[in-house]
Amino acid sequence: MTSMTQGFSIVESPRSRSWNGVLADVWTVQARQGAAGEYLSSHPRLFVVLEESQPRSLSIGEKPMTFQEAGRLSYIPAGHRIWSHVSHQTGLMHLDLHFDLSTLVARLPGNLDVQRLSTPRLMFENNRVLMLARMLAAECIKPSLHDLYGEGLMSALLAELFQIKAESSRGNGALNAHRLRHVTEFIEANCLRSIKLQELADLVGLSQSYFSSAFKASTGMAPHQWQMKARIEQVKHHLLLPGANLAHIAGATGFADQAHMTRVFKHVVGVTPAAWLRAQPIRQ
DNA sequence: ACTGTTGAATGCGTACGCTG
DNA sequence: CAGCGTACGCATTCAACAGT
Repeated sequence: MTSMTQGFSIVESPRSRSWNGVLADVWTVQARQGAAGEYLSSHPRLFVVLEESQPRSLSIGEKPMTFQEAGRLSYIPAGHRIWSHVSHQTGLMHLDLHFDLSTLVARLPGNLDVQRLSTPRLMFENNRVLMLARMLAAECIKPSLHDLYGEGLMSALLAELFQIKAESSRGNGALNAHRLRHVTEFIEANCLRSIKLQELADLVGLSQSYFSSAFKASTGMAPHQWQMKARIEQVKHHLLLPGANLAHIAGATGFADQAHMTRVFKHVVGVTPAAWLRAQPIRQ
């Protein structure tokens, strides 16, 4: 994102995390009277004011300014320039979510409303999104639970923000609950070694190609993708250990080499392992 | 209608070599 | 060490079909 600001000073350096390919930053800044900013990003983003002592105005293109106050949300599509202006001195804490379009499309094929993605929404209210944003911000400031927690919150926020509806025709071609549990438990227990599709199909007594499509109908993910996701969770765990070395972690988590692990990691998480690690708060 | 199989076409993961 | 490019083989998807 490119920005030009004047009159803002950073009170605390931004706290960043990344979940599901979405980068989350919590900023605490002080703005003096007349402070102004201009922002442009190639990625869509959501701006949430968590705390503010004085409202400030926001404008986009030729549209009139609207006041941004705590608890209000602004969605800015990729490539839209916005301006902000502060009329009175104020302290401000806000959460910025930067969405990677290709990751969103890959995760939600056919479910994203392109019209909704490309329409700016300034200063709207949505209590569900706000509540989820506050919980995500709390995790950025002070991580307390496993990444699964943040991923779940982020998924819920995406579903609400982009109004992603439930699949209407579930059940045709999907695995039953018993088979699905059996297979997913097997994958998670064996994710560090190479699992053949035929092995999984045999496990539930189905043909290879039918099993593959039934698994995807049940989980939204191909069996191999599911295994890669399970492996990446192991990689994240290893990265947080002191003295982490990518080549060593790749070997320990079943990847052929560091290059392979980096590509899969970027595909699943949205950023490379080194970038992900840099975005993690320093742990004691 | 639903569950499952088969086989061909297509897509993607993997291994390896390379660069900075 | 981190990341990119490419070729090959396996995984996945799809259409047509069979059995219940």
